[in-house]
Amino acid sequence: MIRTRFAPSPTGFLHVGGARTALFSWAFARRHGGSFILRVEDTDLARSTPEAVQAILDGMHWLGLSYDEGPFYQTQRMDRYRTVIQEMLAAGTAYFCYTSAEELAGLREAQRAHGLKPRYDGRWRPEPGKALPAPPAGVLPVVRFRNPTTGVVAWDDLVKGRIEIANSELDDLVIARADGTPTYNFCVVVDDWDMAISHVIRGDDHVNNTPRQINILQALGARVPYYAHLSMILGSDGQKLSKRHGAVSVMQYDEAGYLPQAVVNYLARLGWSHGDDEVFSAEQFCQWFDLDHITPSAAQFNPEKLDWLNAWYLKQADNGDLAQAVTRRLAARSLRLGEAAPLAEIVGVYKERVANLNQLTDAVALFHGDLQPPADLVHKHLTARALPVLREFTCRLADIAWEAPAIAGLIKDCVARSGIRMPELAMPLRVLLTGQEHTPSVDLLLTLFARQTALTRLRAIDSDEGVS
RNA sequence: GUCCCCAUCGUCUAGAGGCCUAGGACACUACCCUUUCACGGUAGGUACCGGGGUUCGAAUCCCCGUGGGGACGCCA
Repeated sequence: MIRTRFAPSPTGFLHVGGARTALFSWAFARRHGGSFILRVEDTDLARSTPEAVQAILDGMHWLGLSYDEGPFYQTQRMDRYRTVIQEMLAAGTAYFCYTSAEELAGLREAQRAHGLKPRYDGRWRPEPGKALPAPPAGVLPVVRFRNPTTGVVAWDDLVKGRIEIANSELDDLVIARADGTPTYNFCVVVDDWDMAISHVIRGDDHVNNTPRQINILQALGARVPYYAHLSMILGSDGQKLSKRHGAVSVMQYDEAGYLPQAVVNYLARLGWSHGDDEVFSAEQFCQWFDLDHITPSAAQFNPEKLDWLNAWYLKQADNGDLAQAVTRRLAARSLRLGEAAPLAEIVGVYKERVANLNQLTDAVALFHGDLQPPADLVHKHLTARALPVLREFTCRLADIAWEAPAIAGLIKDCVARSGIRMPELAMPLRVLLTGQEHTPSVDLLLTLFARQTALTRLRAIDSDEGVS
């Protein structure tokens, strides 16, 4: 039975790195008909917040990452951790250490000064025939894991291959603080054990924790899971993502007008590949996903490619769905489209030419309310040659069939009769109708307006406003 | 400092000894389409970090450099 987990600590929002880790764990479980478990690692009381928990839940929901078990909270499992620590103390795989934090700091400093790796020196570690100092009065001890001192701990990482680390590189890590609360590496081990996690898929900043966790697992007599360490995602400038450097919440992509399908597709493709396939659904991803095709090297985030994917999904999207999404965004701007404007049609035309939902909303907003075309554009396009043709066109527009072919016919006829070139009529029409030079073809554009609205905007040439 | 990891176009990647005069995608350039701008289509340029091995043959395996990253907490 395949069981994976996503184990964020709720100290901030769900950023792209975490999202991809969650996505891969989720997909692996789905691929194999296993279970995906959400576990909140909130043992750092000072930094964990309910808001952050909610932000992570929101992010996962938006991406469509559903979990089968959980969310479990480590703060609710304290009794279990205490029990295991007592058992380890009794079994001799853990011991009390009375070294103060200040002493430890001094020790590390001295080791660094000598070019050594900072580590605990084992002064309170019980050994056969070794005389331990008397516990100092009034000092609350921490509990340390009695790590093996010889041999190597090794595992076949499903992404990086075999990794071996000498136990001589490891020290006896603290598994319970002086106040009795358990620490991260210990909680992870107990949880992965209790939750029967078969595959630990996580960021490669945990590679260094893995040998410690394996040693504890083995001391506990627990089965060691498979590990797959994913390399990190770098910012678009190649720098590490951090709070002050581009580590944006996935929900900010929602705000920026990205479709979750596009973000999932993009993230899936970042560090994983299936031959030359670039565009695929989450369902397809789950069928294809495997650990064999994960890149071991770090990947740089590429906003242009995300934009391209988003534009692609926008083109595929159902007009009704897009209309709903745009309506919500319009409401957020306190705008409501006039009754006459055919929203689904507008969206259907404009989805071909925008990169995100916000741009689509901008486009739809063009059809709303009063329009004041920019004076420079008016000056540029409403030439003396164009004005009479424009008047004739507007006049005849009132009576013809309100459909693109008829409108196109009228445009061509006006152009032919007047002898001006097509753009000389088309450009001022664009400016008058939308205030912009770049629009869909004018005949199609006109059909996106209610006839009355179009006429009103075109007749503005004969009012003083906006016409030079 | 010590330990660990990584290294193919600008970017994401294909590649598991011959199929590679290295493929795809984003981006870029040119052209086509066009009532403007997009979309779309076609074409093009750009990469195996360096040096040693192993082998008939290496982008692929090994070693050494170099460069980048990570870890070394009573944080997670």
